[in-house]
Amino acid sequence: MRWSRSHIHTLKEVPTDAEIASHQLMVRGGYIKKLAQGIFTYGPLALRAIKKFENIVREEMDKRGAVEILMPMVQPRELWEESHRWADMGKGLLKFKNRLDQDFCLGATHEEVVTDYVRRDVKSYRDLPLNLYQVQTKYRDEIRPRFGLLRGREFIMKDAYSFDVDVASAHRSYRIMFEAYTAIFSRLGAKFVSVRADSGSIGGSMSEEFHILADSGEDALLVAEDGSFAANVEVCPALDATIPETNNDKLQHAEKFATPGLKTIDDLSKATGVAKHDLVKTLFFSAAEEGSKDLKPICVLVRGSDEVNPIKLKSLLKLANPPLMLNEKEVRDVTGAWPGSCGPVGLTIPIYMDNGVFSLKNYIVGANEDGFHLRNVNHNREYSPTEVADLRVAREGDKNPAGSGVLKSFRGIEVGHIFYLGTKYSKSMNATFLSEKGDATLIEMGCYGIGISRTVQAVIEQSHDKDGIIWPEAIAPFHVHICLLDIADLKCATVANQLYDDLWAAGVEVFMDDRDERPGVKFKDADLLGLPFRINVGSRGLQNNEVEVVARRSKEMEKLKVNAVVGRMKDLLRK
RNA sequence: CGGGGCGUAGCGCAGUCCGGUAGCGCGUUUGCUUCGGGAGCAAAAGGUCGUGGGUUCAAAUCCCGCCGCCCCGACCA
Repeated sequence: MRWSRSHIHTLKEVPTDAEIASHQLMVRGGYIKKLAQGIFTYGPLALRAIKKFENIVREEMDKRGAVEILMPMVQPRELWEESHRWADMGKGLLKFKNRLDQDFCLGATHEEVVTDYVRRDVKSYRDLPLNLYQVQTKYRDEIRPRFGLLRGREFIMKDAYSFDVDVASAHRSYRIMFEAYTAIFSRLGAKFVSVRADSGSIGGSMSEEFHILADSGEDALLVAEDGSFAANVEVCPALDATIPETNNDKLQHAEKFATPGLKTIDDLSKATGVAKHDLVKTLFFSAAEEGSKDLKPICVLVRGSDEVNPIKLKSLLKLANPPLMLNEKEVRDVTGAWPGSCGPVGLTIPIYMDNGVFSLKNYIVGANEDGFHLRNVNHNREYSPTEVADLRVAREGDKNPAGSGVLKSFRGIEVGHIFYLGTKYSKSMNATFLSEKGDATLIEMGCYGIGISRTVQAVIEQSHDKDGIIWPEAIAPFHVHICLLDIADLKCATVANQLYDDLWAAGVEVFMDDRDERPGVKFKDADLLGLPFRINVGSRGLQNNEVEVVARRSKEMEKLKVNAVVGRMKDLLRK
C-alpha cells in the first residue's frame, strides 16, 4: 500500500476529546475517525490490524474444533422475550420498529440467536458437542462511550457458544476455550492476565476475564504474588491481612453523644480520636429490581476504612443488577436523619454486616438523629444484623484467598470473557436433545467473547512511546514502512519501488510513504504510525548503495547494502 | 439519568464578562527558496459563530428553549 493513495491523514496536535494515549494515537495516526459518539470508521491501517487479530483468533478457535458462522445483526423481539432479556438488558439494547410496527433490536450479544439456531436441528446427543463462533459487529447502547475503541457503542466482537450434553463435558469445553484465549493473547505479545469475574447480565456460574494490563484500564484487578490467585476486584474475597484483633474490653453501656457538623468518617475519626477502621460506616442501598417502583431499602455496615462492594451485595441478595445507593432524601425517609448521622440501631429494614465489622465491640455509629452518634454500641445487643457476609471491596495487601502471601493490585482492560452458562438459556428457550436413554435433556452451554476492536487499541495502550504507536509484529498493519525520502530523485524512487516489490514478493508486508513531503515529516509520521521496521531510502545513503533499517521499538538503526535488505528483513521477521 | 464544562474555518484556540467591520496558530492552494527529525518568505481560498426564538438601531457577545460534544459517577467485550 502506498501512502499517497491511502487516505491517511495524520494530526500534529492531540485531539481534545481523546483522554488516553491509545485513543489519541489512533486518531492522530488517522487509524480511526469518529462518526458519532462511540461509533467509528476504521481506516485502512486500523482495519488491517483488526483483520490480523481476527485471523489469530480464528486460527486458535478452529484449531480447537470451533466452527465459524455469521448470525444476523437485526433480531426480532420474540426471541429476546423468550430469555426475558428484552426487559432485563434494559436500555443497553437498541430497539426499533420496522414498517409493520414489529419490534427488533440490534444484536448486542447472540445467546438467543445461537440457541435458536441450535435447538432447531439438534435432536440427539450424537449432535453434540458443538462450538459455534462468529466475528461480527455488535451494537450496545452504552451509557457513556469513551476512550475510542475501548468502549464503543458499535464494536467488533468474536463470540463463541458451546453446547454440551452434560456438565462435565461443558466444563471441558470451557477449559478448552480458556486455553484458546491464553494462546490468543500470548500471540499478541501483550502482557495479560486471566482473573475470576462476575458474570454480569450474561448469567451463568463460572466466569473468567482476560485483561491486558494498562494503568489506564477501567478494571481493578488483584493478583497474588505467587500466581495462585487472580480476580477482578468486583468478586475478590476480602481477607484483610491487617485487620486489628478483637479488643477484649468488657461491653460498655451504649450512650448518645452530640456530634454537631460531623458528617464523614474522617470528621468523626478526627473528633473522637478513634481510628477509621474501628468506626462503623452505615450505608443504604435499594435492593429493588430495576424498573420497580418500590425502594426495598437495605442497610449495609462496613468498617470506616472499607468500601461496600455492590457486586457482592448483588450476589448475596441474588439480584439481577448491583443495588444502587439511596440518595440523601431517601436515606432520611428511611432513618429519620441525613446521611452522616445514620446507624443500624432502631432500623426495621434488613441489616447486612460486612464480616470485618463482626469482631468490633463498643463502637460508634450514627444515632439516626441529626448531629448525634451512639458510642459503645454492640451488635446482637442494640441491634441484630440480618446476615454477616463478605461485603467489602478487597484491596492491595489483603491476604491471598488461595495461598500464601498478599494480593497486589493492577489495572486492566477487559479484552476477553468466558462464561459457563449451564442451562440458563437452554431452559428458558427450551433447547433440548434426546439422551442415550431417550430423555429430553437440556443442553449445557458456555459463551466466550473477545472484544476484537478493543483489543487492538488495548495493545497500543500497552505498547507506545512519546513518538507514537509501537505495533507488535503479530498485528502490525504492515511489517515495514519505507520512507522514500526524495520522490523527485529517480534513483531513490527506483530503488524504493524495487524494494517494495521485492519485499512483498518475499512475503514481507510493506507500506510505502511516497508522499511529496520533507524527510522530517516522514520520520515523524513513521514513528506515529508505529510499524515495526522502517527503511529509509535517501539519495545520501544511495551514494554508497545503502539504505537504513530502523527498528521502531529500540530505534536502533543499521545500514545495509540495497541487495541485502530483503534477506535481512526476512531474517528480522523470521520469515 | 445526576453533577461539571464546552460548541467560533478541516484541526487547535482567542474574542463573549463590558453588544458595534470575524481573528490567531496549524493544515490546504499557488509561486520562489529550501530539503535527513513536523522548513522560510509571499500571496490566496476557506466561517449560516451548534440551532430556534426573544431583547436591541445593532447579537459570536445579553435572555429563553432545543441539539450535539467532553469530563466525573451507576453498565460491559
